[in-house]
Amino acid sequence: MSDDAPLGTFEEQVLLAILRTGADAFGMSVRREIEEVTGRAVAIGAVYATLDRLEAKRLVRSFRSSGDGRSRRMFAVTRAGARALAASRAMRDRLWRGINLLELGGEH
Amino acid sequence: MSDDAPLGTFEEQVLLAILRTGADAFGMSVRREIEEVTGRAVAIGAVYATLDRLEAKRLVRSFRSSGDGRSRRMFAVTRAGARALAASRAMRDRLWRGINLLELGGEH
DNA sequence: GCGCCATGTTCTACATTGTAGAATACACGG
DNA sequence: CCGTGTATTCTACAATGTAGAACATGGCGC
Repeated sequence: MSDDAPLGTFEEQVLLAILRTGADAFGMSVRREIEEVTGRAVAIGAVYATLDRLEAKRLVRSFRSSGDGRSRRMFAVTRAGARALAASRAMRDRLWRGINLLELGGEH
Repeated sequence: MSDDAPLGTFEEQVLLAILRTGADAFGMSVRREIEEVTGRAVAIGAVYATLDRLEAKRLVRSFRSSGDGRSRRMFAVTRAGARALAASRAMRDRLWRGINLLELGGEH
């Protein structure tokens, strides 16, 4: 379990959405954020399933919000999560280096 | 099948590896390329399975090489494939915009 | 020519990730 | 208290990712 496995596409989106919403990230807000930025509809089940898996891998951690009203399950990205994001980005940058998509010549 | 589904992590890597190796892309060379750039071992079955799926979605096309020696199954990225790559990149850039990983404060 | 080796591809089976939506919980306004 | 909007959990399944064995084929030494 020496988790060097690259992040999945959706895992990365969820991690980034948590960071984008700052200290107030919970299931529904993560969903909203991803939908706004990507323009795609996101099933709420997909979000929680991914959040659970990320927590199992210790890339996020969750806790109950204390606030006056109804308590929510809040999420934060861990250091390991931030590291995984950085690694995932670095690897992709390396793969993209030197690629020029304007070479889509005759390929139908 | 209005395929607006984002590319998977490995699908993107395979597509980029084909572009990187230019006109000479075939299964083994794609594997080699990915291993060199990412530093991770790649199972050959994973490459072909992904290549087959990308072909089914018309993001790559394949053909038998003619050459003197043994014939190979060559691959090329289609226009739709290049478009998918560009879209995938644009979406990720939008998600990353404004993120600063140096904010990994006290989160254990 | 034959057998062996290196290279390349296909196949089978399974693990992980991604998706969908129903079921459930719960505070609040009326 | 009952409906409503928000939030979470659960169940089931589809798509993607992984692993490695099996199979094919051409080059080469002998």
